[in-house]
Amino acid sequence: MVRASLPFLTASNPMLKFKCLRLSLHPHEAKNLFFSSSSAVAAVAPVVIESISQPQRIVSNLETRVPETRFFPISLDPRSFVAALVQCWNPTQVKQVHALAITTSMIENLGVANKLVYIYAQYRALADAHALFCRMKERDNVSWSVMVGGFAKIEDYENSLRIFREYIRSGSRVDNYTLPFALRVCRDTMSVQLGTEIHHLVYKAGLHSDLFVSAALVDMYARCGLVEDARKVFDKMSKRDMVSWTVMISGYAECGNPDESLVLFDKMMEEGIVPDKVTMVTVAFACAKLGAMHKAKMVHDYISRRNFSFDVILGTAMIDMYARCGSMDAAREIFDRMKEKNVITWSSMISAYGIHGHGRAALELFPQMLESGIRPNRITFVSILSACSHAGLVNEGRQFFHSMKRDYSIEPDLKHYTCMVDLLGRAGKLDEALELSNRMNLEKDEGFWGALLGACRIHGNVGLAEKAAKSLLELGPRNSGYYILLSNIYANAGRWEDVAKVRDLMSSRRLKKTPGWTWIEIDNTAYQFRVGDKSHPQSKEIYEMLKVLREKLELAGYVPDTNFVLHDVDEELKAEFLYTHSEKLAIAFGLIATADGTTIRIAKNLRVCGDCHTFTKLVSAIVQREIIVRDANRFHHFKEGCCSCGDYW
DNA sequence: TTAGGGTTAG
Repeated sequence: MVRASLPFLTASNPMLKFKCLRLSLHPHEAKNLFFSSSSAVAAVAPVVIESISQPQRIVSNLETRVPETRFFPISLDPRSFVAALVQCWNPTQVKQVHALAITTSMIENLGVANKLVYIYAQYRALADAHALFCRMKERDNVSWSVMVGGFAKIEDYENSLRIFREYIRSGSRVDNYTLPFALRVCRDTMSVQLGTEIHHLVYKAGLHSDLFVSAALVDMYARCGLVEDARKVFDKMSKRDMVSWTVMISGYAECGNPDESLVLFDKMMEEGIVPDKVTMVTVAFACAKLGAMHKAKMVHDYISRRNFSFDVILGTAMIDMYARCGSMDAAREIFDRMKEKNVITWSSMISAYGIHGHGRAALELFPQMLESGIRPNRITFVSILSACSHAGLVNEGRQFFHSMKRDYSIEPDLKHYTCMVDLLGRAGKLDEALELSNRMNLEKDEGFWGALLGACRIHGNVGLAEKAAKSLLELGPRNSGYYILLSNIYANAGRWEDVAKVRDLMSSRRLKKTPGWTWIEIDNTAYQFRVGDKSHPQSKEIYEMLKVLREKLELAGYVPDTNFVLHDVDEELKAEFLYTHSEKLAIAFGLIATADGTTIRIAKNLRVCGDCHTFTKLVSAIVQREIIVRDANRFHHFKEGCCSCGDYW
């Protein structure tokens, strides 16, 4: 058997190296054959690629320039080359094996060539992978899969799909490897149309019962926002493994239906599928979205029972979960217990303090993060700035904003400017917010104008509000929330005619106010209330409790703030309407259903209304309960008549 | 010789 090895072995005997290529070697000689891993090789590497068609020249180049060596025998058979590729430490070594494969014609072996393409793709060297792919005389599904997946890996979706289309056109038979790769690209590029076409291919090829293919289909539909289609595929699967389940659970959580995620998780357990860590991360994410404290604790218990370690991803997901379920203590405990923390972990913890209004605690973490050797990224600064905003820490916010670029070379983007406008705007510094806005050279989005409009609402600046609303209604004409916000601002200013105009505009565009709902968990059961809801079996008691509260509150001087009612009805009816807001119903139910002194936790899908905010403050004093409210923006901790948000929200 | 699901923002 002819055995060959790398032509560039030691600096001491160039002739010997050259011979190694063609001579059969004895075992004792083979052990002296080496790979080089020195930096000198890196300088040679481009020569290898440029000279692919002239192997002799490569050899001579390498021989004269490579000084040191690493063991590596290669014999002239495909398996040996593949084994060598697997053991390469860096792209330079891969290129050396590549050069050797060319000089020995081993490159003509499909397995060797495929492996090379794959390894280049692993190193994200897609130009090299593609150059080789183009030269290959023969290709199989592996070659195509690796190229499609390789381009997808470096997020070059255009090329990835181009190769996939070429593959389909080449008439090759699709298989259970190529399709999932392509479906993933559809998912990442939101190409539902192509995804649907591939779905047809799946049927044609009879691959619909393949676990990888169907999981990829479910994932594709769910991430493209077609969760119902995802569910159809999911329901049709004859058997499902943990990954498909996980994909479906995550799909629901992602598309704003975390409730269904948790239902599916229970179903998965019933069917005897054992979830792993990744599933639990997804479930924790769903709990976070939902704010389901009871479920959160169950998830935590399960993770402890299974002895899953809090690695950086699971730990971070749990921090977020507890924080969004309203328990900063539990979130912090996990944070402190985590051995490995990355920038996401720190940012999550900072953001958690932020949404709870603990601005100082959030800022204290920043220097600690630096000390532990973690550099902040742009999201860390969004977390920091929004924490300042929620807590009214104007000076601190300004300082962080300026230090971003100066100390960390992070150019503020629109999100950071939005936080600043929010921070300055809430604090009543609308002029400064506007000045910053004018200085900014970025295209403004809905979030930006929304922050400005929100600030106008707090400070009753109707003129600026109209400007912001104009832009908002252009950017998001279907978002009823903006109309409501503007109409509230007009209502606060007593401009009823304008209120009516906004309302007419809404109805002419056939927009309806997003229905508000409030959710409360009692004894492991979730109850949901809408405005004026009477569907609860204890409805009678709930309304009686509200009546009692109302009498007590009015004695304490509370006057319903009817500006928050959009309907054009008289004051008394407005007050009646306010009293049946979903927040109030949920709180009344919470008071009935739990023992004295128990903390009440509720979650609302929209932002808490001003009247409900005042109401809740007073109730917390009268009944001596802590009431924790999660709204669409942040947490409010009501205690003894005050709210942690300091009435900025 | 090729493969899947997971964490941070308002």
